[in-house]
Amino acid sequence: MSKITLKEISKILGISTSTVSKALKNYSDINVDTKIRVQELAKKHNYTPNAFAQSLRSRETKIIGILVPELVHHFFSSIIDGAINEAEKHGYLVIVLQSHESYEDEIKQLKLLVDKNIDGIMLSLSDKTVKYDHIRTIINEGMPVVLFDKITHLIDCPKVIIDDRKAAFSATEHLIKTGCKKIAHITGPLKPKTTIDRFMGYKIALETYNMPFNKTLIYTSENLSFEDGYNLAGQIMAEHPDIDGIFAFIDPVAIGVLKRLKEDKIKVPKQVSIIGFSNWFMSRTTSPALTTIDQPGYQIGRNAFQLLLKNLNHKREGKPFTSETVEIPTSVIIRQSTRAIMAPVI
Amino acid sequence: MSKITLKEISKILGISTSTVSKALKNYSDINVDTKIRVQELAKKHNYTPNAFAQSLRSRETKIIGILVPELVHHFFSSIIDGAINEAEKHGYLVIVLQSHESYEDEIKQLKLLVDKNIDGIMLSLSDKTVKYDHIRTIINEGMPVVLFDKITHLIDCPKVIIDDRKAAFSATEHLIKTGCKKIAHITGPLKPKTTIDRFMGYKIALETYNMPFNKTLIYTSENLSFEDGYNLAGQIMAEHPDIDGIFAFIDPVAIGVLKRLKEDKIKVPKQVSIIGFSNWFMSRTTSPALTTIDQPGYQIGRNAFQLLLKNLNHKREGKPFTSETVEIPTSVIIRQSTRAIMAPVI
DNA sequence: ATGAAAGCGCTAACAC
DNA sequence: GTGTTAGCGCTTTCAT
Repeated sequence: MSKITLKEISKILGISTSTVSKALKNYSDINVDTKIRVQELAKKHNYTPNAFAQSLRSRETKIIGILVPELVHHFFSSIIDGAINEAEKHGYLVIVLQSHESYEDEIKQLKLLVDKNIDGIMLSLSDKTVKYDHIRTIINEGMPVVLFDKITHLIDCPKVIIDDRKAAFSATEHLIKTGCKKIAHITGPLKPKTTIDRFMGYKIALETYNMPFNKTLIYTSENLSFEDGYNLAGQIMAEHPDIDGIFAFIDPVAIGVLKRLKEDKIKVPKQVSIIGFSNWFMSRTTSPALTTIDQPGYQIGRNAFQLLLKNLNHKREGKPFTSETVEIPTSVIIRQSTRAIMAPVI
Repeated sequence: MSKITLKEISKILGISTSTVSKALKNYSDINVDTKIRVQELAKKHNYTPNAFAQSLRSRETKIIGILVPELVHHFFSSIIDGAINEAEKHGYLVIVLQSHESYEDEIKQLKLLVDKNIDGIMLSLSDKTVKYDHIRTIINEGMPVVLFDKITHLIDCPKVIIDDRKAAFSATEHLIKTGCKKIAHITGPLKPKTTIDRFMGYKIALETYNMPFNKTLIYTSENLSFEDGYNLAGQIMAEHPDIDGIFAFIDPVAIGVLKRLKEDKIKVPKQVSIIGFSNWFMSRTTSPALTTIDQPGYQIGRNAFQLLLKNLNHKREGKPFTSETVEIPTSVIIRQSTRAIMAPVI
């Protein structure tokens, strides 16, 4: 019981395929009776148009691709969630691909998508990517592309970002406002823009509040892992026993820190406050629950698709692509790993 | 600079499209010189075949769909990770869709996939799904389908599962072997097979070790959330202060329990041992780290794709579908929320 | 060794 | 109102 085609319907009804096609689309120049007969028969046989044939003509697949560094990651899977749901509302399906933080894979995966003639691409750059010609080429060939989260301003296209610098500023500011005097920062791998932005946010916050910046208070986590946080916490407290605040690049690192401090009987937040970044699911399950920065992944995905859709439509209408940048606001999620904000002295 | 077509190449070279097509595919009956000329020109112009046209002829998209209840979930995103990577190896792309645990959505999403003429479907049932005709219909119409994790034996197709009963047995057994005498079980929503299987595993383990089964030790978490675990832990300890072991349906619930017991100054594992299920990322970050059951999501995804591929090939060759069931072994991940196994008394 | 032609299913311009 | 026809790009059979 394979699918019925337009041709078969037309044969059964003794009319032409074009009439059937038009009848199904409710064209105004088709006799109402004919329309009804066609539509009823189509329904009866569960007619659905052949997507290949439609695509071959329309040059559209109603499929888009999304390429992220890693799928198994709360932040990215939230983004994909948002993108898929928004896409579905507009009749688009989403192919998901991963670059595994590899430049070569990024190129390879993009090629797969382009070759499949999908309608557009949502992309978060791998940390290794420092050249962008592979992406520019795709855009120049007419493929709508939207960058999100891991972006570069060196590509001219729509972008959805959070302001890492601003967010890191807020995180550091929160530590300062809750009374921390000596704050360490655990940063990430050198290259990516996010690393630099978060570091800058930390630094600027210190400056803004007239606190000394001390290079030895910067620690680097290469893997951004729970284990890294655990180990670095030991090192930090050994080298700077008077630390009273730690701003970690990302939640798992912060949670590693938390665990180590607890094991070393260092009170959190009484002696040392900890703030993370990303609001991973688990951050609210720790004891004490982790204060962190919320990066609304779902919204990023949603917005990124909306920008893509705009250009999908522009392309259809022959208009040039837009290249606006949307910033999604972050917020400090205050939990128990930092102290209460002190009432200002009046 | 849009894409070059076979026809254009043939025109440039003054030969026919069929020759070009064959030359590109290295057919043996094409003159070597011609082949070289064609292949070089194709390379020069970056020729890639039009996927629609190919699909229209071959009836294949080289795209499969995967439908899961929720994407933002460590277990399911691991499965998808495995599926995507395995699919890519074999030249397939993967469309990801979610049913959000809704029967209606499951039907709707499956229809989207079928209408797109994708080659096959990997499916994990929603908890609400209790009728299976929508899936049987799809299979009967010739679509290769593989079920994984949330499955039913009432559908005849390949399946990849873990044995929840066996796993739950091991979990309970581990508690027993580490000296627990009165073990509570936090179960999940009533209907799904996994709930029943894990409950049965718990019950059978008690029987096997000659421990009394007590109905009042069964607690239900409707949302399987961290908060549920937190609240139920309070209730459990109030109603049964002499409990010394808790087997929770899933890690977040177990972690909620952990947090509550800690707040109530109940020592884990000294007074109460806790074992979770699923080995979520965060379970190794708690203090004490959570003992749990590892469900290897990546492998499930991989295996499910492999089974699908088998039937994709069977379909192409006109052979009937297979319907084997593959069981992926689970294991107890021993951490600090349960006591050390006691040496047997000799 | 090469090419002509048909056809996959659908759409739309154009004719009647 | 309805039908004819051409064509989207590719593959494959069958002639030559």
